[in-house]
Amino acid sequence: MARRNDHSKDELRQLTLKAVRDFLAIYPPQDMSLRKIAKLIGYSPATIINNFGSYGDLLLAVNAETLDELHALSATAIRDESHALDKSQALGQNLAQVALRKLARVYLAYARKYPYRWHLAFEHRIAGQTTLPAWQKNRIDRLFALFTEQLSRTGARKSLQELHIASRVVWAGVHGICLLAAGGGVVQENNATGEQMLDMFLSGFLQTYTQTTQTAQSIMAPVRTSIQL
Amino acid sequence: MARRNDHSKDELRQLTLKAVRDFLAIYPPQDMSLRKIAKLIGYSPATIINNFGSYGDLLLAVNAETLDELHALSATAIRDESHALDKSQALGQNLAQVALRKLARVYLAYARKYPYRWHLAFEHRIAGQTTLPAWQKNRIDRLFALFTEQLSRTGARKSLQELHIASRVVWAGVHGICLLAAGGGVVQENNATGEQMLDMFLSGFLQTYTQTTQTAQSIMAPVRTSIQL
DNA sequence: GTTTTTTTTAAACACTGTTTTATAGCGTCC
DNA sequence: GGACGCTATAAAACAGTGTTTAAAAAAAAC
Repeated sequence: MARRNDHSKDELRQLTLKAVRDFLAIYPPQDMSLRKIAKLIGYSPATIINNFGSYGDLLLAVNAETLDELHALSATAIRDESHALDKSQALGQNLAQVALRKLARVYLAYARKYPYRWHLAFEHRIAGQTTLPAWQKNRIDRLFALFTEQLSRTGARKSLQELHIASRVVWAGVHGICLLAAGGGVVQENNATGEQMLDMFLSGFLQTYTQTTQTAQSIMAPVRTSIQL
Repeated sequence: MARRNDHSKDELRQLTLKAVRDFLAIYPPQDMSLRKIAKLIGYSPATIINNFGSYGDLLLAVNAETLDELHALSATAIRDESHALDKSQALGQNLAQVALRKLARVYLAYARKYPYRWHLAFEHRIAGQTTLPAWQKNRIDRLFALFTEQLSRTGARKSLQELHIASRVVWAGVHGICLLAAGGGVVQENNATGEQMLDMFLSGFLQTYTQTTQTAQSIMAPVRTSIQL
């Protein structure tokens, strides 16, 4: 009931985050609770709340770590393809496609290795918090940017708007496939591996994307009115 | 504290399910609780548990309704394309592609109109229940089957395995795009509409899918070893 | 050495889903 | 019609949750 000075404020933050990470390495998020984490680190629940603001904010901090880690792994994985000087245009285009495939593989590998933390980062909604803070949105945008960057290097002549849309489409496809492949959720696929699905998706999409020009694309896929249910 | 005979067992089930539906039309799942629903229908929490087994089972029943509704809307939307006699092969292929686009639109429209129920159906995991019951898995499979059926009618010469994978890829892409477009979750897209993303995704994927033969596809996208993080 | 500030927690609070226990009403049998 | 059993219902108890409040102890400041 008094100050202990066992750990500094920052040490305690790291201690708490590590406890959450360790917990989510074994048990799903729904089994986790503020009180269990508190017991794990040997502090009271109120101490954690004092340091993070709320239980929801703690989860948000964990998600920030997750997104940072995923981004770092992605950036490292495509460093070679990204930093290579494009000696020829054809080579650069190939490197970009290789990079996109690597990005997808890192995504899948991460979702498989840390399924609970991965799920939490992309599913969790802070109770009562309608919009997530800017620093979290920036982390998501940074992930999208990796896709945008490589798509712009494929050599496909597209408008900025089409490039933007394409990066979202690729991310959404990769994410949806990881949901199926990493399992744990409601939908789960057993007869097709994540690698097979990613390959078919990227091969199919990129082939058309790099072949069709801006105009042809627009003709091919005119914007239709939305469906009324 | 005694029997009231206001409603039959089945009437009470329907009453409860409607209360949940109405609640989720306004408030997100995390704001819902067994006790609130009980108060809404004028019964005690224990009565609901007696009828459904647990709160988790009630959510599962709601999700079953959601999946049924989504399936029915999908099947209706593509009835014309599905039941039309393929007078020419080219026409049949076109109809299949139109059907796939309609399927995607229905998905998007549903996710937009009933975001909370849609989220719950695809995100919810019953606490302590590692695998969901067979009758729920069947409903998911039935949704996949709609995609498989139309893909098989595109005229593309593919093995059964490739057809299976392709249906998962298309579903995953549509689902991921709906996650982005319907918003509410962690990731959210504002600068691109769901229709634009769906069009680009389906146009891109289907063009390659219907052009490349089985063998060419296999050469194009060899199975690679998975990435170790 | 006294005062102030900071850190920590115990206890209280308002919730949650679930189990137990009691009871009021219904149908059935005599 | 009255006694019985069965069934539906709910109140209360229980163990858990995140959060707030209030108090106390240790460190820091003077």
